[in-house]
Amino acid sequence: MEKKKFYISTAIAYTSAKPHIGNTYEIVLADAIARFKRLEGYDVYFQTGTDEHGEKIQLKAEEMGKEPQQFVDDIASEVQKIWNCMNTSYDKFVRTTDPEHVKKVEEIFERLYQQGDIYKGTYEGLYCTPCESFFTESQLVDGKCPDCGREVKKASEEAYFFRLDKYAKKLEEYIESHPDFIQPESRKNEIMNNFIKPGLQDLCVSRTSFNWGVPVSFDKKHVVYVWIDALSNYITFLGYDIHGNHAESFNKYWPADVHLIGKDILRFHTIYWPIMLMALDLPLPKKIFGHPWILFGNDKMSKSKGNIMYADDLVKYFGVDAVRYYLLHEIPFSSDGTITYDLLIERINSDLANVLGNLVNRTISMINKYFDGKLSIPNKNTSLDEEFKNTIMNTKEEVINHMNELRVADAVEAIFNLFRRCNKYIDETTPWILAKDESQKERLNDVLYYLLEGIRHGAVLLQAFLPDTAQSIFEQMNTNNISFESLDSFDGLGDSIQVGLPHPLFARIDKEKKMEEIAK
RNA sequence: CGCGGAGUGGAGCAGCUUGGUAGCUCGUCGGGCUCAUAACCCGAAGGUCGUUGGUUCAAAUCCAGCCUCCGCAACCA
Repeated sequence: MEKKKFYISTAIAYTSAKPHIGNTYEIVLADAIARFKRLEGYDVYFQTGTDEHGEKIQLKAEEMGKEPQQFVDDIASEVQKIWNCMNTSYDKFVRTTDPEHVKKVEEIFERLYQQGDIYKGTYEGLYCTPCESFFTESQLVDGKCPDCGREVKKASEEAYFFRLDKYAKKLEEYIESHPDFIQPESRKNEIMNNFIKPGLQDLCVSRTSFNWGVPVSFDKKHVVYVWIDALSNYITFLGYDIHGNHAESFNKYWPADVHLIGKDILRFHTIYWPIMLMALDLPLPKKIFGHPWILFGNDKMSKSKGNIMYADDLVKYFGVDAVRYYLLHEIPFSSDGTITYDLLIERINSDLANVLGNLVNRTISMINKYFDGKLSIPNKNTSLDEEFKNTIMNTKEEVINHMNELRVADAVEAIFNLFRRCNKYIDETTPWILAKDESQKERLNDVLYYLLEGIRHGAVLLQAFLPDTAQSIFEQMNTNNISFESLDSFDGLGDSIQVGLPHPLFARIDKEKKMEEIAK
């Protein structure tokens, strides 16, 4: 049977600076979803990358005395380094300066122009002459240029525009008839009420004030402004062809199942992108999920506040799975989350070291101590075992349900509740007492077997979220029965088990010492 | 009157759609246990669910007003 496909993308990161932990959140979230879908048996395509054109990049490169291409090469490799250090399993890393992409963007632009969706007009806005930039009313600070603080004046510039009103009605109907299209729902209301219902203004899609971008092929003093360039990455790199000779991968994976994006760019993905696709006569993505942001304490992370956390630093101090755990478990579904060192260390100690790490450690230790690491399949069970088993077996369903709604934090919580249940089972069955009574040997074997199997179930599910940790658990258990299907039964360890030696999954962290280390 | 979201024990959140003993994790306190990473298990304290009024036999949950915080308000990604 052919596998069902699943295409998930992150937004492409803008290469003006190294991404911080907030930016990194998105790729980790997408990674957990992608890994989970693979575990479920989907044929997953997971795309991420960088958005490398635009005025800001041109200026930054000039400032540093670099060629723009050199500048974006450097940042793009830094982005990849960070994505990799988070152990993310993307299938393709795309860059908008890729010549193939550039060519396709040119073609798309031409096509839209030819069919009358794009027309030449005049962009009018508030212009700051020294900064050579346009600003909107809302961007101004005290009515003045936000960069230099000088007066702005009305000015106009020749530009190409995308006709949106032609598709507005269709878009509105689409959103109304597909309640899951925009998630979370509050965002949908925001988009509908603020933009679509009041009527869409045509979108400016070219610029003449800078040249670091995709040129408009029939009017060389213009470059394609960000939207058409950046958004189309979702199809160009899949092998979209303007003449309809799409690559196989395009036919297979498009439309995307989930575009995972920050809530700040929701507008572009729920209005401009669908309309572009309509104009190209392509199906729309199934879901746009605008995830929340991570705040440092109560503040937005920003350079000027000096409160930026970077993923690679955090990984260095705490380990990759600890950071993944925090991002995946602590950030709410639809409201902004918080990160501080205090909170991070608390979670590591209480959830990862105490609940999970210690559980695995004590279990493996007992099996070694009482049976030299060997167990065999139980042939009796008590009502307590039955109840324990049911709780464990239900977890899979619970996790699937949460993941289908992209409730990643709830899915992780369900897995940890399973581990908590395992700890409780140990107290209920008191193996150390059974061990003192030779006649209870069989019961002791059974208890430890069920316990180990409970942990295995948790670890199988955990693979999507903390892949290294799950792997390490499997190694200590010495099993390679780690498939999703293996969760359908409760004797997945086989008849003769020989576990390995215990070693701690997560060390408890001494907060003071760790903070000193970080302060250095 | 621009649009929308939020306000729940010390902290972070769930519950509100489909009214009916206020739940989870962390923290605190007490107890148990000793297989284990001073970890684990049990129990307790702690909340008039922002505020005022309304509907109802009954409201955190529905309705209205008010207060506070936050997001969006169109071309900065």
